[in-house]
Amino acid sequence: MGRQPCCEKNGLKRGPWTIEEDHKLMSFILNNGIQCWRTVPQLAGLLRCGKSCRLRWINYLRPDLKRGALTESEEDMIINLHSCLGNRWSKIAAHFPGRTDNEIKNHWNTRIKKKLKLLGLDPLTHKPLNHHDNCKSTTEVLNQSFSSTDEANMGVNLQNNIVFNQFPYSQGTYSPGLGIQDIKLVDISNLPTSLDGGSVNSEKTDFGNTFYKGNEELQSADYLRQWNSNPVSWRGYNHFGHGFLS
DNA sequence: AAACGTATCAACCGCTGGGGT
DNA sequence: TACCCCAGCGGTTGATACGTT
Repeated sequence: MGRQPCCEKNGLKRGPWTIEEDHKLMSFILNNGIQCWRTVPQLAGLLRCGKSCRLRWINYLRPDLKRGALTESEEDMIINLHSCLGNRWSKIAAHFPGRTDNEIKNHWNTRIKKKLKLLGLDPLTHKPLNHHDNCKSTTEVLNQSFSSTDEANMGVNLQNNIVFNQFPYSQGTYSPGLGIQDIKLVDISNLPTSLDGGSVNSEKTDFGNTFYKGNEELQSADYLRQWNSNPVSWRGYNHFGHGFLS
């Protein structure tokens, strides 16, 4: 006898969740808590498997989720943690209250990896790449021309000569036409980290857990109750469109 | 304006480890 | 000890948004 499947595949819905489904799941969990994910869809009246419900809750519906883009300081911290922990996303996410492992994993794969490569660093080892690896050396990186997207990823700006030091592994200046100059790689073992309060300078763009209903900011003690009766909106959160944002 | 390419991220899949029996 | 069930994890996929030509 083989293992019982987590759910019957036939007749179950897959793909993006609707507002109605979200509301059903949210209401059910807030009223009943979570005992067994396998039973949640049936009890909540959802045509989803328990696994899908669990994922939706953890990655999207949990009221303590932090909304908005990851800040520079969070990104720095991810890089530092990744150099110690590797791809253990859940361990890394544990250092970021309100952030999910999925979110951090996606951010790493789509942005940080590129950023490291552009600066001639191996995203796996966090060490400078060399010719034997068929990758750009630091010198090649310095001499290449950058697109605006590259520059955005690296924290530099085409219009101005700026010092870029947000990025913890390298420091230098960038000038239009001249490229990056005076770059130096920073020994990460000696870097102050976000963990010990010595983070690099960064803009604090933090949407945090601020909830709105109309123009009224809700206190944290109220938002679960408010959601249950009428979904509230998060600042900076527009996935559901205007219809959802009351 | 249309076509195409690229980036993003929500959601899925398969595997693993822990707890219960 | 062996087996089963489940939650959790990390890798991958695919739909969509966005940018470029």
